[in-house]
Amino acid sequence: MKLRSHCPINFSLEHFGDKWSLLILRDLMFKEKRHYNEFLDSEEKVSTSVLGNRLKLLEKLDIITKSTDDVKKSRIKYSLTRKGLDMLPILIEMIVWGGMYDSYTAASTAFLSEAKEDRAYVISEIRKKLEKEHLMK
Amino acid sequence: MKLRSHCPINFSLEHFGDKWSLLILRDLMFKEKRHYNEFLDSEEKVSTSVLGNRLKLLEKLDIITKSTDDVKKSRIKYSLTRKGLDMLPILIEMIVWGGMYDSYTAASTAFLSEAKEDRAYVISEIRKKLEKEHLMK
DNA sequence: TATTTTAACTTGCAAAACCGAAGCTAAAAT
DNA sequence: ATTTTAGCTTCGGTTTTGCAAGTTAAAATA
Repeated sequence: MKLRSHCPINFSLEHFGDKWSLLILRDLMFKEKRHYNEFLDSEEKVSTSVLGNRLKLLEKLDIITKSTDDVKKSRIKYSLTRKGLDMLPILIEMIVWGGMYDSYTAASTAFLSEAKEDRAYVISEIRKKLEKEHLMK
Repeated sequence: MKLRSHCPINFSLEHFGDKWSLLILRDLMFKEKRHYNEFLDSEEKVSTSVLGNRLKLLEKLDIITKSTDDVKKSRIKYSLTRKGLDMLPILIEMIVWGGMYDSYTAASTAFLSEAKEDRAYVISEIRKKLEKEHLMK
């Protein structure tokens, strides 16, 4: 992977600076989705070809990993890596901004005000949960 | 503008979910750039057609505004709106993430550790400065 | 005064990305 | 033995992107 520059913002953008990648991350972080078909039927209707492509990319960038499902061994489970999990604050800020400027936002006002007033706590709680579900065993 | 969904993350992505828009915002926030030609010679080499297009888009979305330059009245000066300024925390988190995972990052370790340890202060200081330069008069 | 340069775009076209439908493979359920 | 589920890949058409070149109008220079 060749970078256009080593500006940290550009570095981030070259990792997930497209619409679909971040929506997959959102599904992993906030919607408990872990499987291909679950990502497929998101509200935003990603096409299966784009989804396959992005999953592969995110895996290559070490933001997510694949493993076999705990119950059905023929099923593939996607997990966040630590690198992926560390993106949580970015997503939280995007929720806050989007929630603030979209008058029809789907975000609950309860979540939005807690994220604003007690940001560190909200992040650490979500993070704790995600670490348990994605990084353990 | 028709949204794919009212998920706050998707809302944010549909506003600036492409590489170039965020690089323009970065230039406005952290590189003191205010004019077309300054954006043009960024390290990442945006093409003039893309730049023109993005500036127009960001203006339509009320993230930036155009005005005549203070000294030369034939020159156009770009400013952040409050809505654009409110994106600062997102950019900061992207700097932190990019700075953490790029071993050749251009971000100074001083800035990175201050942003991590004293985030609220760093943001409010930058914000204060940007408000003065972009929102006043 | 004539010519060049600066500034901010616009246009045209090729390349890349996207999207929907169809196909493919292996395991699981019926 | 057949159908369904899961996770993809491939195909072709449409849309979006991005580089190069051209445009316009004001300002600086000769």
